[in-house]
Amino acid sequence: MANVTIKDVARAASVSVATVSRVLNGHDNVTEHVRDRVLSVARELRYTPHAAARSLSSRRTQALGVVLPDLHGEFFSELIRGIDQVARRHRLHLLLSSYHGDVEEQGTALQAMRGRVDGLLVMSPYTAASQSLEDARSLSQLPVVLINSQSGGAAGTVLGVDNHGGARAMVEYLVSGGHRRIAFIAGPEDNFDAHERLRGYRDALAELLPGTAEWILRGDFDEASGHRAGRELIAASERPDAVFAANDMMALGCMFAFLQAGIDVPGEIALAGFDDIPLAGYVHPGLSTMRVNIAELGSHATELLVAAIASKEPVTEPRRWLATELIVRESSGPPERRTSS
Amino acid sequence: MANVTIKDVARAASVSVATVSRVLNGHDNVTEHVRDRVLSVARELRYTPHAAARSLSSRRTQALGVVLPDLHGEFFSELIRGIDQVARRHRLHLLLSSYHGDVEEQGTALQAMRGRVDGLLVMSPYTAASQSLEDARSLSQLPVVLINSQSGGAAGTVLGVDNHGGARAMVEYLVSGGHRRIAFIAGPEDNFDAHERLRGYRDALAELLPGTAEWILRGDFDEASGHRAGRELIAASERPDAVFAANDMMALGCMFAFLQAGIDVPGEIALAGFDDIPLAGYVHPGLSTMRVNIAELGSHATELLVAAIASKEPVTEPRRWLATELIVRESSGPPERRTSS
DNA sequence: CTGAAAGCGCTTACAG
DNA sequence: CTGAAAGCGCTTACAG
Repeated sequence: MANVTIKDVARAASVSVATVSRVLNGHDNVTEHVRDRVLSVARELRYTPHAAARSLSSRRTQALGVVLPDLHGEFFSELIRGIDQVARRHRLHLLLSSYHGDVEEQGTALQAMRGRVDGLLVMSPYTAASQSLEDARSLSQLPVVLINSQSGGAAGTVLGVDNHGGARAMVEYLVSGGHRRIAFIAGPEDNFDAHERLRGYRDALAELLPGTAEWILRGDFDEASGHRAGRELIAASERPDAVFAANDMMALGCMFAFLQAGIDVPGEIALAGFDDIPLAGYVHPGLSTMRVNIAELGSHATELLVAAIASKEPVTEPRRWLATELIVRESSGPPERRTSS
Repeated sequence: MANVTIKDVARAASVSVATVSRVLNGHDNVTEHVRDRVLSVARELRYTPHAAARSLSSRRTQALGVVLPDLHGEFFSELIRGIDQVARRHRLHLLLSSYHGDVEEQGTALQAMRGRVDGLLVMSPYTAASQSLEDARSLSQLPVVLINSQSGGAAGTVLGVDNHGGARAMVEYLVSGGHRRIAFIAGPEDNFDAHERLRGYRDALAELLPGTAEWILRGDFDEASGHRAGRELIAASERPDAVFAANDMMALGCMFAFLQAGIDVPGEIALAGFDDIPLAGYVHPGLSTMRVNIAELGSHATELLVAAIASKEPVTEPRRWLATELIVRESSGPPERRTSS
């Protein structure tokens, strides 16, 4: 039983393939009578159009390409959920590709998207990957929206989280709570988000506590590095009165180090993170953090892309930042109200 | 600047399109000299093959369709990660589609896959969806591997977690710990996993504690329903000495209800879940549970599918179950060793 | 309103 | 080893 094609339907309905095509695509220049016949024959034959053939002649795939550095973890899960939400609303498929931090592979993935998708959503947080991205973009000839990436040049919209503003706001909050010796656990050096958060910490410190030395510890966004940083701080001759980690996982690692050492959080040292992962609300004490609405990031980016595809214009949207939200829990001191950055 | 096609490359390299095609597909019946010229011209022109055209004539898409009920949460994140892992090893793309619990949409999604993918990975935990699945499968004419689904008939491989065996093993473990009044918080009624876990609880109870009445509370897999069940149990005239929830989220909800009521876990009531989500290890007391290796489920399913596509035979693999693993933490009583189900 | 035909960009026997 | 040509299954001007 071979696959049934549009020809089979045409033959069975005694019309041309052009007519079948028109009916199936909902064109209105078809007689009611003929339309019904075609539709019922198509159903009877269990006909399903062949997407590749359709794409080839219509030059539309009804799909979006999503190229991410990784798929593991809640961040990507949320991002994909946001993307999926608007994609399905527009009846667009999602072609997913993760390049696992390999810049070469990112280029390959982008190229392989030609003829498969109508536009590209690309996240490239590695500061080094921007060139490859630029190449690939010109290669693919497709509308592109960049997510949380260093602007790779002129073309394409870039959408990201306001990491800089969020980090600044967190430092402001800690300072307003009376903290003065605020240590920062940084993220990976080649990561754009990490970079921006560090910059926010520095700028806020310079502005609010001029003359105070920066206090920066290395980290790489995972819990273990936060734990290490915490132990370093415990061993330091002078301890900070607050620790701000560039993300929640490191903040939690640091928190566990403190708790193991019998240090009271927030009594002796206040603690804050960034992201607001679910765990942040479950641990004890609850972790204060800057909430990033990842799903919204994904859905916004997708909206922009869909618009770009529809307009057929090269995307010239300005860079846009999504606000973060301060979430105050016990780890940073006495409870206060939420505010927005 | 229009997109460059294989014709442009052929012209620029002074060869036929057939030869360009051969070079690009790595066929060996091409002179070294010609090969090099074509390759360098292709690179120079930044040529990228058009996937739809290639798919149409080669009848291969190099892509796998993944149809899931939802994308939200860690389960799907892990599943996709496992799938992606083997897909990338075989250089296969992933077309993702979630039908959000809508059986109609599931059918539509499956149909839309024709001409886009070489095979289908489908998860359909809704017991009612099996008919639609069967329809769609015959429609799509593609190799299918079902994940955690009720066997929809003869065709297609079914791969799933051994929910029944895992639940049995958990009850056995609780009984061996001296517990006799074991309440069970069930999952959604139309969910296949939930169904199997409940069956495991029942079978184990009937076997190990004959004559003991089943003690089943309703739940729907989320934390709130676990919390509700916990409050019900607190209010009961007689309390259980152990509670086994059909998943971790409900177990955690139940745990919070107990802790709020000042009930000692596991002192007064032991508690166990199913899944081993990361939270299970972070809460205090740590939650005993049955670990399900979701990523492995995804990668196994994908291996089977890839094999099915390669063999071109209708898949007739028997139903397969992935073992679960008992993880003992504080919530179930004194620490013991891990064992496998 | 309907059909014949060209064309989308490839791959693959078939000759040579 | 290489090329001309048919064909994959659709869509879309172009006529009528």
